[in-house]
Amino acid sequence: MSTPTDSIARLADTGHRLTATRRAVLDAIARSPRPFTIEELSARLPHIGRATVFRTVKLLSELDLVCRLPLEDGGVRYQRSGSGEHHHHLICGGCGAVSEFSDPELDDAIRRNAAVAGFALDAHSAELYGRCVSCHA
Amino acid sequence: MSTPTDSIARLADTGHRLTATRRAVLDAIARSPRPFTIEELSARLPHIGRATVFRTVKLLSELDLVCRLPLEDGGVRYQRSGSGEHHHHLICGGCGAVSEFSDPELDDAIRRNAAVAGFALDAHSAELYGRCVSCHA
DNA sequence: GGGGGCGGTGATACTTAGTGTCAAATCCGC
DNA sequence: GCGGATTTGACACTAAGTATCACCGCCCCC
Repeated sequence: MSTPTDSIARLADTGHRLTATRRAVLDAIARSPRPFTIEELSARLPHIGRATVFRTVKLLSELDLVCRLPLEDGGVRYQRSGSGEHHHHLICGGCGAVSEFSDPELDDAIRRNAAVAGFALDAHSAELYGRCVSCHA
Repeated sequence: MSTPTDSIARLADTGHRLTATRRAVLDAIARSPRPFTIEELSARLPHIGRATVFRTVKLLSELDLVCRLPLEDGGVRYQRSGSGEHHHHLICGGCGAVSEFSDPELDDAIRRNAAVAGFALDAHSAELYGRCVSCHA
């Protein structure tokens, strides 16, 4: 799991400033036990502007420190990235839990389909929706 | 490619009424050469309320007659479904063209990952973003 | 062919997610 | 500690979609 310390290092490495505001947002994210919405995060940071929370989360998601989760119902939540690397999500419609997985075979299948269509792939997304072990039981 | 006739049959089969309004929306969709937004569609149907256009497109997407396309930039467009069956999309960031593909291996890889996690899968989405043959050349 | 009921429609207001602008505040290398 | 670039906050705005609710009209039954 990426820690606030990792995130601070990543920000610095990519030429971004380490402001008190960003530390506060990182800290609030680190304390989120589950995927959060911007409104929830913003509510926990009353002295920080809503636009700044959006900007910070967007920045973090560009650095792969936070993942944007499009939900089945059209809503959106965010979550700390567990790895900082490419992965996909299993999103539980019962409890809202999200787990990450990586699968080279899945990525290969995606690349193969792009190649067949003569398509120059530059990104892809894959989300799996259903019920986690505990919600299914 | 699903035609307005197919769509009319599908609506009737699923217990929905075939109103003049719905025919007009289907017709406007059939005439769309490329993926459209609700606002664009609505502009072409000035005598039909915006909420009705949303409702109709939502209904059609539930019947798999229209696909909702989440774009890389966060926007959304819709497109007639080419097949009425499960498929994925290749979305060109250059010209906006969308092509569909089905791949049992990709779907297998998705199911396998869900199974490994003990996850009861009920839906999934996969979008591929990049440049189509002509935009890449 | 004339009601009556239910599904469908339009108008409008609202919600949610996110962006644009711009002046003021803050950061950090020097 | 100074100065320029970055970041921030406030606020207005956009885009996508939903809620409400009275009215309309399609379809069935007689």
